Amino acid sequence: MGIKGLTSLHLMGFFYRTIRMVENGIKPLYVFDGKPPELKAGVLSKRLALRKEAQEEGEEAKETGTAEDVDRFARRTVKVTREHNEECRRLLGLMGIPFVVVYAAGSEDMDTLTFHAPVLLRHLTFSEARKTPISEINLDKALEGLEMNMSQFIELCILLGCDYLEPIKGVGPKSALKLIREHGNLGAVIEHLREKTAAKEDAAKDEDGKKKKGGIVVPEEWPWEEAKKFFEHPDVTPAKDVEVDWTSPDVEGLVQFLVTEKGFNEDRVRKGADKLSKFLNTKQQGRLDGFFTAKPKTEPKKGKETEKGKKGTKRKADDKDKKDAGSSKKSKTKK
DNA sequence: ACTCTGCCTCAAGACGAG
DNA sequence: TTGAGGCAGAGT
DNA sequence: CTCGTCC
Repeated sequence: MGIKGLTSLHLMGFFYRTIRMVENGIKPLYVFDGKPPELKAGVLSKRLALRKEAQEEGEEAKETGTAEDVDRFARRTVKVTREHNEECRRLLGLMGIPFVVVYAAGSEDMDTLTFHAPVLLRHLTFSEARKTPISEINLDKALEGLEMNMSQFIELCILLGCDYLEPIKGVGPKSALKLIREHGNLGAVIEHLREKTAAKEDAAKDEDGKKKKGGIVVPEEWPWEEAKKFFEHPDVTPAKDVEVDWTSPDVEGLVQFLVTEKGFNEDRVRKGADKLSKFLNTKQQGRLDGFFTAKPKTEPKKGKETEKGKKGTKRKADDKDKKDAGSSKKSKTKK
């Protein structure tokens, strides 16, 4: 009716999702991408995977970060306007949830490990729904499994292709690992590759066009050392300069905003606020259990592993050959 | 033996009643 | 729509 | 689990 249509989907998303996380012992820290407004919002959902932070049980309990941008594509083309962002921030403020605005929150996957995140949780986004168990990648174990030190690991990741440098074509997981192992460090690897390339060029000159694109070519401009420094000395704003405290929610403020202004159901809002204050004040003993579906519906092949300290999943170097006759049921139906 | 590219599939909200 | 993972087939 | 509401 008079209610302003279905606005505030974004607020609902933030509100309920945040409560849900808090209930499960996760203290979210929202990271807003301080990018031009145009950047499609949908992309941001990907950032969900960004929440790789260290969510140990009670241990490091304090540090938990979550990058997230809610919006969903509800009713198609839901643009995240500046207003939406501002409202979200306002909401978070009232909820007592900290947030920061950054420029380029980099990566996902491996990169986070190179930034020394002790633990990386992958597939958080869709693991619940699908069979994929949430994988927990432990940095120490990964290093152990790869038998390399942090420096080498970082270099390996750079070789594999990070977000800051062009990947070197022709070098995949296998070669990268092999190269690093053989040469010990990226510098030597690059040198090696360049020599090879140079040799080829000479050959090409003499022979006048043989196999011009022989092998792996390292771009002329490939400042991997800088990239490495960046990984080792991440960025600009030291964690200490960022204030991240989870305070009690401003209940009346929330009511005013969500109920009065946005037409939310007051009971729900208050109920949610209760949960927030309750869990934020309590020593959160919660853990990820319960936040995720811990039971595989049809019991696939492996046990689940929502637990921690399980396996140190190695990165790419572990390929399994899976034959499994082609289940080619591809239908070429296009729309 | 590896790597790359293209194609297909999946999911993107939460909660509660029945 | 978008992005990500999985797979198959081609290319080096 | 499916479905309808929330706003």
